[in-house]
Amino acid sequence: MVRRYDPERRGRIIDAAIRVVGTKGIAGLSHRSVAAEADVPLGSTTYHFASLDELLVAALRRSNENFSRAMRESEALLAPDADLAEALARLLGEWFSGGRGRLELEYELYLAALRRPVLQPVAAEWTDVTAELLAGRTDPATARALIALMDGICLQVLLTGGTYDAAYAREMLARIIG
Amino acid sequence: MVRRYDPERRGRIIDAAIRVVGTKGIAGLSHRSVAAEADVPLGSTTYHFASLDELLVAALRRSNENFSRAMRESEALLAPDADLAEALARLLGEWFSGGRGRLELEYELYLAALRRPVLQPVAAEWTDVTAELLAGRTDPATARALIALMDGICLQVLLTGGTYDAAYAREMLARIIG
DNA sequence: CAACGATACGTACACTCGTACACATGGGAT
DNA sequence: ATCCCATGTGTACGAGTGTACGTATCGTTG
Repeated sequence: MVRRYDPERRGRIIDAAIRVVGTKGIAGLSHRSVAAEADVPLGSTTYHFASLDELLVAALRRSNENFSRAMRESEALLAPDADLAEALARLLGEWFSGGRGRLELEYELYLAALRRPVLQPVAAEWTDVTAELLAGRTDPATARALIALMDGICLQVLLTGGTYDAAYAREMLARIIG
Repeated sequence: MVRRYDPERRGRIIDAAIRVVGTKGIAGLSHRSVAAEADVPLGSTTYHFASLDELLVAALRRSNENFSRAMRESEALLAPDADLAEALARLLGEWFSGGRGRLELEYELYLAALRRPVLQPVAAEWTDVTAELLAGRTDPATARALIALMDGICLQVLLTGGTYDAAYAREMLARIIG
């Protein structure tokens, strides 16, 4: 362990935590497993993050940033003349085809807020940011309902081990849009 | 520990597991915590349930039974002349007013299927049963979308610490029904 | 250049956990 | 009535965990 004075230490620990959650789930997250994944000594993780909750907050925040960046870059959404329901259904398809593991990881972090109040502001921020992305295309209430339906569809697929049906999603999203 | 030959031992362990998840979350579920809650020795829980996953399967199954019984007994749903969107929105309201803790517990067990493949058949069974309850009122695809939207709305409230808006839910459910 | 504080490192402790196992008990089959 | 085996009970062990703390190292500030 000769790597002293690493200015990006904290960030690398967060990345390692995300990888650990991706492979072993939140249940497998510990100071030691993160330290091993980040290749830093145990004391380093406990120094930067006093509790695992702090580490989870940082991980969810970073995960949200990655996610919303990917969403913003999705050109389908930006085309103002495209069918919104069609675009959102295609976006969901991209999430699923982009490796189910990544989607599971992001949802696991997001859903962790259910039992961890410190994560709830971060989760709320996520829905707000996403709703804002849709703001130009619909009213706020419809935007929130679209997000809720997308969440529900994703979860139904992920929780039951089913497959994603883009045409079905498109149809139901269109009904919300009206 | 004189209580020998308890024919309902297994069932009481499942109930204890549900109570433990309710108070301490799945993270707090262990053979020992369940044994203490059920007032049985450690060896008894490991005898009836070789792994915690087995115990979780039993707990989710029982939780589903309780839930679907409550749903079936909801008279609002059974009235064939009532507005379906209105009835479902009111049902959601009942879930929230019935103590947020119970709703959290049921969702935590349900969402645990995300990372535990053994729970996925049970989760799938749950959505199937619920969809069947709605079968008399709409087509299967619409029923599944209604469930997805209800899940999404519930989660948005639970994950962000927000409050449930019945009118909003009613409006969006009605759009799905068309 | 000196000193201080932030960061890094290694280790030890007390605790909880899953698991295994030996022994006890009594219901039900024969 | 007897025997078998499912069920119940208690204990021990090794592995993993959060936490605490003493020491080491450099960047920065004065």
